[in-house]
Amino acid sequence: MPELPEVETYVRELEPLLNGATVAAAAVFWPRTVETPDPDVFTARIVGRRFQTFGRRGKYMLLGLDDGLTLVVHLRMTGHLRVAPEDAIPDKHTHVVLLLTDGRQLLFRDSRKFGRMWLVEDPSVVVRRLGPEPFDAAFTPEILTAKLAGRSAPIKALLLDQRIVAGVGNIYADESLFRARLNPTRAGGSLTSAEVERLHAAITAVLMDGIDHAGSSLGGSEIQNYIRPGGEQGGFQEEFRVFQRTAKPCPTCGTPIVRTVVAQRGTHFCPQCQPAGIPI
DNA sequence: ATAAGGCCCTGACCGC
DNA sequence: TGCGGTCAGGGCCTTA
Repeated sequence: MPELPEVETYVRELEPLLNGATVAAAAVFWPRTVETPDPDVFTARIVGRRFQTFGRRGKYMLLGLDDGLTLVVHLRMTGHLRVAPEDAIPDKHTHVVLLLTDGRQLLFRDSRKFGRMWLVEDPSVVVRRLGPEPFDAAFTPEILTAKLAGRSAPIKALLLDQRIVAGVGNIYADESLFRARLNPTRAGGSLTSAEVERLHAAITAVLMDGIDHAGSSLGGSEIQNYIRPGGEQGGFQEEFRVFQRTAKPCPTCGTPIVRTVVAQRGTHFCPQCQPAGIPI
């Protein structure tokens, strides 16, 4: 599940691999993967372009090309970008191939086909709905308080809403709420200012930890897992305190971690450290 | 305006 | 071993 730390790792590791590389040929095997423009226009426009800048906004990768166009990539659930050698044979999960002039290939693989690409002049059009970047000075406890004010939806659901803060997904939402000692079902607007401050600090700390460990790989098969551009896994799954630790002891108090469903999403928390309702 | 539910997809997993 | 059914879930869209 690529979230902000995984996407940040992708961007950092793609830069040394792709900076200056030129696209020699392009092929789109699953048309829906390319949101815009039409696949034939996409391939025509990207051939001959050189990768020049490497950025990120929320969970979107922003790969800038030498003519000012930006290749925007969202991996969604199971998407991967892989820099593969010349002789690599694309499998059935490979939906876009960019052949580079040095013979290497940039492969977009995605077993569930949820991932998307855009080739656009102005990437802000793609990411215009996103809330503040978690590490930006504009993301303050006060801003978070304002965005949660009056909201009755569970705080877990609001953390997954990219308009509140960009880049948090299911893993880092659960880990943030645990570190902030907040029950996932608490109404967003019910958080006290002290609780919002804890949550704000927890979000930034968890995301930084995730980046420091090169993201989270969840195990399971290679095609469903988060795999870095060179093929390595991340390491943050070793640091999970609640996510996918159902019935295992809470690292703080030893109480078995509980899994529930909040906002149609699997949700993990410690019932002792993250009690329902507003603690006295 | 917000909240909730459906949709896209298919590998993994479960029960028989 | 094989088969059908269910689950997972980010972002967007529709509905209330």
